[in-house]
Amino acid sequence: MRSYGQFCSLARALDVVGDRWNLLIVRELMLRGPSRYTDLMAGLPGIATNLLADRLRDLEHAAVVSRREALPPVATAVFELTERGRALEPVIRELGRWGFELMPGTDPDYAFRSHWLALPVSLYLHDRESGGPPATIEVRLGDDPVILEAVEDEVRTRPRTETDDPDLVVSGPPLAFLGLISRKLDLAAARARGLHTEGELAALERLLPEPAASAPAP
Amino acid sequence: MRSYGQFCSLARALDVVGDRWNLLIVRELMLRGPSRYTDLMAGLPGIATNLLADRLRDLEHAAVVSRREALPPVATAVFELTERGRALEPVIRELGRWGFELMPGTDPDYAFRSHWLALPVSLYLHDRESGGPPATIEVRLGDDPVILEAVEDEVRTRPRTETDDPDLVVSGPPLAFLGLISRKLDLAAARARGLHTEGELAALERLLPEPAASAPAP
DNA sequence: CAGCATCCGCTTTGATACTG
DNA sequence: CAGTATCAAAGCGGATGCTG
Repeated sequence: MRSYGQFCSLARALDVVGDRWNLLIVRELMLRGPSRYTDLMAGLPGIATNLLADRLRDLEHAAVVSRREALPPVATAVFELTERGRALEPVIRELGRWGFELMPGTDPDYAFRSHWLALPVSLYLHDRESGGPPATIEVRLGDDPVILEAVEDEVRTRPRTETDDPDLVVSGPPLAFLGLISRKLDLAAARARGLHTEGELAALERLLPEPAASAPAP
Repeated sequence: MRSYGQFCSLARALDVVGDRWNLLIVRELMLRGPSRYTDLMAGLPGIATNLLADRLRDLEHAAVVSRREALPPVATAVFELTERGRALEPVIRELGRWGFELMPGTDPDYAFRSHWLALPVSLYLHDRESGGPPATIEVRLGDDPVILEAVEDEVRTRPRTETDDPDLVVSGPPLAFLGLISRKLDLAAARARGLHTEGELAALERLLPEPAASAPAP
């Protein structure tokens, strides 16, 4: 990216990560940890392969990303965030929070990847019964199932493993589930949008934000 | 901007403000309040006039900016942030904080505007004697002088007025002053970089961050 | 003069094809 | 798997022109 040439820390930040795709690449590395080139491609639907290569080079030069040649058995390069890259987490979170209002209310068939759930889940869900027995929820919204689990009040996502025996399985379109966790839809409305649940609903309800105080009509 | 077409709130945010210049336009409106087209041009050195017009239209359509035709006497359009636009403040702050590390340590003659000071000042300065009598500092770093003043622990900037009688006047290159407030330079080093002061130095010292505990060589 | 719109050359992006 | 090469289309930056 051309530098803005402004002596302002915001402009400097944008000189480095303001380029198209850059913050989405950081999102991928933040949510998935060290990743191979092909994993990044899979998590960035729409990017051209030459752009991903270019951006990774740029970010490496800016010390946001580091490239590590993996051990001989695998013999492949792995990309990961540097300390400077991890320091972008508050930026990603605030942008993600701001962008939530802009999520499509209807479904203009945007691409979706399950691991993207980690951002809204950590923004909007927390365990309201963090004392109780741990709860796990399997979420199936498109590609790979993920597990939601509460870890000391916060809620995290992780890939499903073979030994998981979740308290609840939720499936359906991403729109319905995201509407639910952002409280734009209640459970009935989410079901009307195609959400399906099987198991202990309480496991989900203890993670959802408090329902808004019902606003009486003016 | 082309949409990323991803069902992710970060990607949606970048669909709207990820375009080149957009966040800098928001910075201008945030720091200066409602502004005319020409004021924006002055605060955005390097932007092409057609791009500013385009971006203002885009941001207006996205309900980030609103355009208001001023009263007949002035007969000019005024742009300001909407509620949604003001909600970008945490994003701007976090990006500005992250970008501070990337500020040039030497001076590759970047453009500078005094009102940009408001961001680092609110990020890094606070009044450590907020009980005491108010202090004002005039800062002259290039174009227009600005006044720093402590308002209930926080430090703000505002334009200098005729009636101001500051306790201290600081002048010099932006680099020296920014180095000082971010504690990358101490006062002596800032002076070596060309900083000049006239008046009560205590007024400045009570606003600066605590000096770092001196790190002994390993 | 404020507030753009138009035109033009250059750079960046995106889609596809190809390589070690 | 992990990219590079190629090329058309879109976007950007600079200059200039137009309109109240």
